Amino acid sequence: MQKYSRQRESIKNFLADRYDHPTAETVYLHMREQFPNISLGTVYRNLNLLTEIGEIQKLSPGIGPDRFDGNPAPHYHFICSHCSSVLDLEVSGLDHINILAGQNFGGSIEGHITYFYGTCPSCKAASGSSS
Amino acid sequence: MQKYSRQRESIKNFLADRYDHPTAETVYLHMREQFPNISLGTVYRNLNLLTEIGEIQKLSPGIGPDRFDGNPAPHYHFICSHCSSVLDLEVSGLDHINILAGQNFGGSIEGHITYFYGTCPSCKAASGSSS
DNA sequence: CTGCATGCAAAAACTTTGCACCGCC
DNA sequence: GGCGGTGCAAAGTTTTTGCATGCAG
Repeated sequence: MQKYSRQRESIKNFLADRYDHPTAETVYLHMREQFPNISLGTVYRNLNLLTEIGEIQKLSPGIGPDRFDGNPAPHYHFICSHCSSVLDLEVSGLDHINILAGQNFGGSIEGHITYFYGTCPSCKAASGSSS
Repeated sequence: MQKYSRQRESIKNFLADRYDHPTAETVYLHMREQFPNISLGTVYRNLNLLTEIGEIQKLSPGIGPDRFDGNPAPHYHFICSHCSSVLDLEVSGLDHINILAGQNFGGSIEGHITYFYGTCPSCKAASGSSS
């Protein structure tokens, strides 16, 4: 089985405290403050491990590197087309879309991943700042 | 503006004829039959260009390399958890989820990308082949 | 001819992995 | 002390890019 490691614990806690879905690189940079000798490889190994055991989530926004979410509970994400920031989105009542999608499909649909995109609150405010 | 190129035309036609959402590597391999000296760089450049002008779509399944869809019309995709194949999925009545998602959101939602996942028809048949 | 497109190759960006050593249990 | 974890570095994978040449308009 798996053993305790201060590095893994710290990575998990770091992610739990952030809501900006950092990349592996960002996690690495912050971990180095606490573990000056930690390696990127260790960060990746732990991020993958934590993802596999369901303690964090890996996001693949399609643009740029993968990001990580310390909140393992199912929820949605928003990607800003302007600044590429990734925000959490609570959307309820979307479970039925699996059924909808399976309507004319021979296989079985077990889930879905959705990324909403558009203009985030900050960029919206910035663009509308006239006068 | 942009100039005609046989390579680009061929890539576009190749994608229009396939429904398996090939990767850049696959496109490259097939293009080489017609253009033995074509380079991967040219394939990538044209795939990106065609994506930008909206003649094809780029898919980022999260697992493995990007894939390309010769059908520029909005539709959904299914990714098999077993064989990783990517299938088209026609799902209607999902436009409202943008509104649903924007309910408690300060920014503006302009669209969404959804990947359904589960077991594809082939893998389902294969796993259920008892008797 | 002018400038976008190509081929080639180098390099960038991101992620994984082999190996020897370290530390949890 | 055995086995998983780590650091380090090399390598793997995927994609982009610089540059000289080629071809469409």
